[in-house]
Amino acid sequence: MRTTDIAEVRKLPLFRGMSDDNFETLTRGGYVQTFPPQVELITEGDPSDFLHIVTDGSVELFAAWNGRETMMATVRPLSTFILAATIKDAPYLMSARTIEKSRLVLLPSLDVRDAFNIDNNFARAVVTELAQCYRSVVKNSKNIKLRTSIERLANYLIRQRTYNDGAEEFELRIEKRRLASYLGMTPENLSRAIKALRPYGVTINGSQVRISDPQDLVSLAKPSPLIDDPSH
Amino acid sequence: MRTTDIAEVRKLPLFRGMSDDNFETLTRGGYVQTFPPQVELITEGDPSDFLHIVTDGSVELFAAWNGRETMMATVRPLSTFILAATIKDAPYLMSARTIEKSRLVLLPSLDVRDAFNIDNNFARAVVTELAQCYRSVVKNSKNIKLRTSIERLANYLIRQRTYNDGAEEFELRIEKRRLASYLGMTPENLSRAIKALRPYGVTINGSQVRISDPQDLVSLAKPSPLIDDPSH
DNA sequence: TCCAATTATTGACATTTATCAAGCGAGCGC
DNA sequence: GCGCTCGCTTGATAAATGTCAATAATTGGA
Repeated sequence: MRTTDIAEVRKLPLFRGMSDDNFETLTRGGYVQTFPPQVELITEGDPSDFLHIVTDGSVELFAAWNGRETMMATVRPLSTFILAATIKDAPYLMSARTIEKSRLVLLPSLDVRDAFNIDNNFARAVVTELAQCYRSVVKNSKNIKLRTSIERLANYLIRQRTYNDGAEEFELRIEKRRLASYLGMTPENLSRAIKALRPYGVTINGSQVRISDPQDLVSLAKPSPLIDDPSH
Repeated sequence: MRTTDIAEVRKLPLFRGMSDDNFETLTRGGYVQTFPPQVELITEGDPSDFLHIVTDGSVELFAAWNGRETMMATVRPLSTFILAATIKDAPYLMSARTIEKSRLVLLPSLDVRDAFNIDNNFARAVVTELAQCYRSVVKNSKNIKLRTSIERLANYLIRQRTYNDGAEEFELRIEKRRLASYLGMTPENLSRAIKALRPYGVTINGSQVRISDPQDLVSLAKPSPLIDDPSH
């Protein structure tokens, strides 16, 4: 690992509180790699060999069963994924593949578990991170069980709008077929859902989203911090 | 708190590794209470004042949005719930209510966070518990996104059968309307799903479940450890 | 620049799931 | 025991969502 990579990883809340020594030991065994798009990085069911950190590009987490596949989350820099499997030394529950050309830091799970056992600050940071992950999956579950597909789309768009500082127009930073899978619907259905939101001031042209009347959309979407607020 | 209650709580993996002193301090501020059925213990959105531990009876976690409600999980003795909210000092994402008459130990969240900051073994135990919770919600999410309602029911029954040591006949330990909500369907649909499983050797009479040909049911359900195995 | 491949959209239709309404039946208090 | 409530079931119907097929739009090389 180069010093610039190490410095970047060090910035993460997960590693910020670690002692220099322990961080040194942890990153010594790690390495950095750049992957082309559409590379399957990990496969669900496999033993968790590495903790992954995305430093560039983007990665999707997905799961499959009986020939079906669904997207569970997108991971963008600077974040880790599959921390729970690493810590528990349990098999991955999700697969991961690069969406675009991506750079990843890989830290051997063994070293991560060692660091976890030695460094109390790190152990506490792991708790914070896991609690965050847990709550985000719970919110996702609520989203899917309590809302129709149109409501999920409406709320997704409002969240993206917030993410873009409330701009009237912004980029959809995800392919539509992926968005459909993430929202738990088919691409065909997403197309129709987008049309159904037109009366609420939503226009999507390619990847350009335009929300002309946010109030109107909000009245349909009824966003709730307990589902839609990522930090809450 | 009585000594018998304290001893029981101490058995939990979460508290087993704590020092006696820290455990003493933590439980000093706690108390035990018995609640009648159908009492709402916590409400989503409220600040997390207590870590809850079920020592008797059963509690359901549920979430509501826009007049709809869905059951997220059942908590049975001996388990804690809303650990993530307590540790993060964040509002509850789910509500909880007693299903039957239940006894609960309540530990002030403040004291739990103190213990977490002081006791390294406890902090590590919290990680294990949270990682477990996280993985179980991920499995749940996969279950809902990848399977139809009939497949979810079939797998639920197979899991219950395993839980009952593979007995041909066993008790459904949950009301059907709750099961329906847990599985993400309406009670009407659950009734029909049960009927649809008859050709696969499933008979449900009241709360008595009978699976005459497990192999047949398995071939439909296609259970996977990455979704259905609670310990995996 | 154009071609090939992928993705997105649309329409017709099938399936799944929900809703509404009615009736059944076990459990409970009087 | 009687009647009441509540949960469960069933049927009819509606709404939501998925599938299939065809076409349009987009993208990324050659």
